[in-house]
Amino acid sequence: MQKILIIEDDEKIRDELESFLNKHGYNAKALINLDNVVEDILKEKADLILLDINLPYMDGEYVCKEVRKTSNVPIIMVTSRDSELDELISLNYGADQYVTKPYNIQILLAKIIGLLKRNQNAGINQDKIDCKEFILNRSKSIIEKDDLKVELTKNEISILYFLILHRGSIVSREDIIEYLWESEAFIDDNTLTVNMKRLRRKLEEVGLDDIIETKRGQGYMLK
Amino acid sequence: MQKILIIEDDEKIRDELESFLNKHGYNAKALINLDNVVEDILKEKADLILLDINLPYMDGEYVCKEVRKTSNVPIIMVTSRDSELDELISLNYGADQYVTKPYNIQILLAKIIGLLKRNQNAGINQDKIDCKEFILNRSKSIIEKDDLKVELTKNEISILYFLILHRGSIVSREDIIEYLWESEAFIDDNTLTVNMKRLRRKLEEVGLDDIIETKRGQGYMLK
DNA sequence: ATTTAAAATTACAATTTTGTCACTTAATAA
DNA sequence: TTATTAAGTGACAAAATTGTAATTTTAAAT
Repeated sequence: MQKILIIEDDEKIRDELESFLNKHGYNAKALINLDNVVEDILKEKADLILLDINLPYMDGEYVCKEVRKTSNVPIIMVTSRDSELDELISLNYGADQYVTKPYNIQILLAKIIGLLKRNQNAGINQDKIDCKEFILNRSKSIIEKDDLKVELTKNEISILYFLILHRGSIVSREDIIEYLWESEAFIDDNTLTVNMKRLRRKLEEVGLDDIIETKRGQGYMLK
Repeated sequence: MQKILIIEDDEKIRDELESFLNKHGYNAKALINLDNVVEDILKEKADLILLDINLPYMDGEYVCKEVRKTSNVPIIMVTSRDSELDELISLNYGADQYVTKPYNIQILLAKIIGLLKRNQNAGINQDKIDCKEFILNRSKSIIEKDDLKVELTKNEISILYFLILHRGSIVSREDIIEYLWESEAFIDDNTLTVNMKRLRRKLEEVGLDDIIETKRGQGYMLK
C-alpha cells in the first residue's frame, strides 16, 4: 500500500483529506507535530507528500526545498492563496504539482495517481529492460529469451545497452568505441569487432540470431 | 539537447513558444501537419510534448490518451478553457501537467524543467542512479563522487544495487546471498563477507567511507 | 572478565574477461 | 574480374574477477 504524508495545520482539512485518501486505498498519515517537519518527512519515507504552503512557523516552500536536498519523493503543494508567484516558487523548489484550496478533490486524486504511477515506472526498479524479443536484466547482467538465459560480461552489456538506446538507428563504430573506452585512444579498432563478435555469439545462444545488423562503412544497428 | 514537440494550431502562439523554448536551450519543434498527429508524435521521439487541447479535427485529450498507450513521454496540456472537467480528463488520460492560456511563461518553463528533470531519472535513461552522495552509472559499471570514479565488478554492482533498492532498511545476509547466487546452495557464507569487503574498499576509494553499516546478526544497511 | 559467534581481513589459486595478433571472409569500387 | 578495404574469426597471453581457506577482529551474551 502506498503511503501519503499530509502536512497541513488546519485540523478539519487534515482529517478530511486523511480519511478521503484512506478510503481510496492509500495509507494516508498526517504529521501533527511540526517542530522538525523536514526531518520527520524524510524519516517517514512516504511515497508522496501533500504539503500545505502556510504552515504556522515556517513556510511550506522552504520545507519543500529542504526535503528536495535529500529526496526525490513526489510533492504536491496545497495552498489557499491562488498566487502565481507562490506556484512559481514551489515549482522551482522542486514541487511536482500545485493545488489551490478549495480544491477539486477529484483533480487532487488524479494528480496523486499520476505522480505515483510515474514514480513506479521510474524509480530504481528499471532493472529489467523489456526489448520485446528478449529481456535485458541489468542487475544480473543476463539476457532472457523465453526460458533461455545467458550471462553477459561488462563489455557485452555496454554494447548491447548502447544499441538498445539507439534501437532502429545506425550507430557508428566510433561512437561505440567512444562510449566504451572514452579517452583510451590506444584502443585497437579491431577490439570492437572482437567484442561485437562475442556479444553476437551470446545472443545466438538464446536464439537471437542476426538482430545486430552490420551496416558496412556506417556501423551497426539493432533490429 | 532535449527535444520538445509543440502541437498547437494557432500559428502565432506556436511560433512564440518555439522561439522562446529554443532561446532557453531546448530543441523545440512544432508539428504543422496534424493529419497523423499520434503517429507523428511517436515518431519524433521527443523528450516532452506540449499539446493543445483544441485541435482542428480531433481533440487533444484523445491524442494524449492514444500517445499514452505506447509512450511515457511527459505531456503538458495547454488550453484556453479554464475548465476543471478538461483538467480532470487530461490528467486521467495521462497528462502530467495542465496549463491554461494566457499562461505565465515562467510557470510553463518551470513545469517543463521539472518534468524533464524527473524523466531523466526515469526512462530507459535510468542509466545513472542518483544517490545524492554519489552516482551509480550502471551501463559503465562505475560509481562517481565529485570528480572521483571507480569501476565496480559485477558482484559489487549487484550488492550495491540491492542495498540501494532497500536503502535505509536492513537487508539480511541471506537475502543478499539469495539475490546474488540464487539457487547455488554451495556458496560459502563468508563469500558474501569478502565481496562486501571488496565493495566497501571501492566505495572508500571515492571517499564514501562507512555508508554501509553492519547490523550484527541482522544484515547490512545503506545509510 | 570470559566466552562465543558473527563479521572482517588477508592471501591464494582457479576461472573469466579482455585486448591484441595473425589471418580469413565479404562487400564495394575500379 | 581484380583490387581494396571493412569487418569477421580463432587463438593466446595478460589482467581482472571470484570463491575459498586460514586467521584476526569485534560485538554481544554469560
